[in-house]
Amino acid sequence: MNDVLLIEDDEALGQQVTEHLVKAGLHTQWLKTGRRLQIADLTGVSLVVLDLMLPGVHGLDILKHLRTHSDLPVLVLSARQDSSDKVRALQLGADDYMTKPFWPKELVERVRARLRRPTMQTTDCCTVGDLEIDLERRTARFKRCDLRLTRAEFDILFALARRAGRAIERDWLLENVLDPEREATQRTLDVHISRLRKKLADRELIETVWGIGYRLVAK
Amino acid sequence: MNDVLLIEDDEALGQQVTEHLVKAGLHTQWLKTGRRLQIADLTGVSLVVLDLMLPGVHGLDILKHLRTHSDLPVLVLSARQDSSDKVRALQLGADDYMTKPFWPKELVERVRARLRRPTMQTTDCCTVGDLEIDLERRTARFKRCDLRLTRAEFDILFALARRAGRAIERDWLLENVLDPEREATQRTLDVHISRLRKKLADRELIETVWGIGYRLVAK
DNA sequence: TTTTCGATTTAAGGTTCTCTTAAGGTATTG
DNA sequence: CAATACCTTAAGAGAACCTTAAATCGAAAA
Repeated sequence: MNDVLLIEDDEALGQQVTEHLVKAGLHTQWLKTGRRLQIADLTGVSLVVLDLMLPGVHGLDILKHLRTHSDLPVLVLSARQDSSDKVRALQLGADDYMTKPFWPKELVERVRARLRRPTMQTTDCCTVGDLEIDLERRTARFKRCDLRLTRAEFDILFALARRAGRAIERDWLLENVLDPEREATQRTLDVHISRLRKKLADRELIETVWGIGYRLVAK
Repeated sequence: MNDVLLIEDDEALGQQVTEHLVKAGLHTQWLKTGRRLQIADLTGVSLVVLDLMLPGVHGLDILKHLRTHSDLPVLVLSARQDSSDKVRALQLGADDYMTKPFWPKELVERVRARLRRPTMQTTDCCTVGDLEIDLERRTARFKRCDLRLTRAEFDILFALARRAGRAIERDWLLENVLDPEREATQRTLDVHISRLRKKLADRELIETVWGIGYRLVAK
């Protein structure tokens, strides 16, 4: 019970993730390839962490296989480049999604969060005051009004909302929410925030924390 | 027990850091290269301070090695330029990260903090009498009233509150709380304290300890 | 492939807020 | 009291941030 099955072909990453999960008190099985995954292997498993690996289709096949033969929650890892992968993974019923590189601690946190909630609860959404965000559908509403957000805008808003009330550092957003490869500048973030505020039609919701970053006010 | 292992190739820096650590009462071993690091060397060590050195991968390899063979807390030092190093270091499981140049005192303080707490658990909130500070939210309240503090003001108040009742040296505040790059003067600190007192609407809360510094009274 | 369109980033100029300095004042000590 | 340490205020410099528009990039359509 409460076992985690990790499907990861990268030796180093697998080791690392396993260690963190174990340290967090989670029994962990590590499968270095999902190709021969038997459904029998899933006995006792409560959650699957699946690396999509290469842009190839292997990972997605495994996901499909898992979905058709079980309703275990699946957390998908993937390289950042392919946002299409993300979309497809979510379509196929992945419960959560993380892009590499990521902080193992965050992975653990998400795994835990997923295990905590009574299984088969697929919507990862987040409601703060008048703001409702659904990660899976990638939709956001504010004051009962649908927002049309771009990818970056959505991700930023979600990051702020998930930790509503807390000040989120600019650098953290730049490194984790915006594409780290591109090394976007502070100005880029300014612009996204600016547009978010405009679309929200509310200058107060996202507060500037001078010298630190931003905070989504939680009422 | 409570030994610190320092892995640092720079002669001068190593000397300096060692001195500070020893002066702080911490047994310290200094390894000038991590290349031949044996896991046996880690007996008795409670924390590792690791310099990533050049942009090369050596440091990260050592970190990986440490991570796979132990779960000692690792504090990583690195040159400021590479934010990518930071990401990778944290990915590999570093517990803390400092960029050069840094104040040895701060290093010592962080080492201590890390040694003190058995697990990775940061104390983010701090309540002293009528004063409530939340580091994560970066909010402060006094007598149930929100305070609008600037960054420096907040950091100073938090530093005082965290060690409420004890006298905190002016120099310590200057070196550790205010931006070390700027090398602010005593007058600057005066002004911050002055404004804090005004915003608190309480001249008593922050006491002046003549010739030493300040103390936040704990009732 | 080329075109098109929307998303994202860059650039530039403007705005707001913070930090520091300076200067004159007050408290404390010997 | 003289000397030192500290307080307060105001103002300028500079940092951090915002906004708009234009350029660039990338994915899908033609």
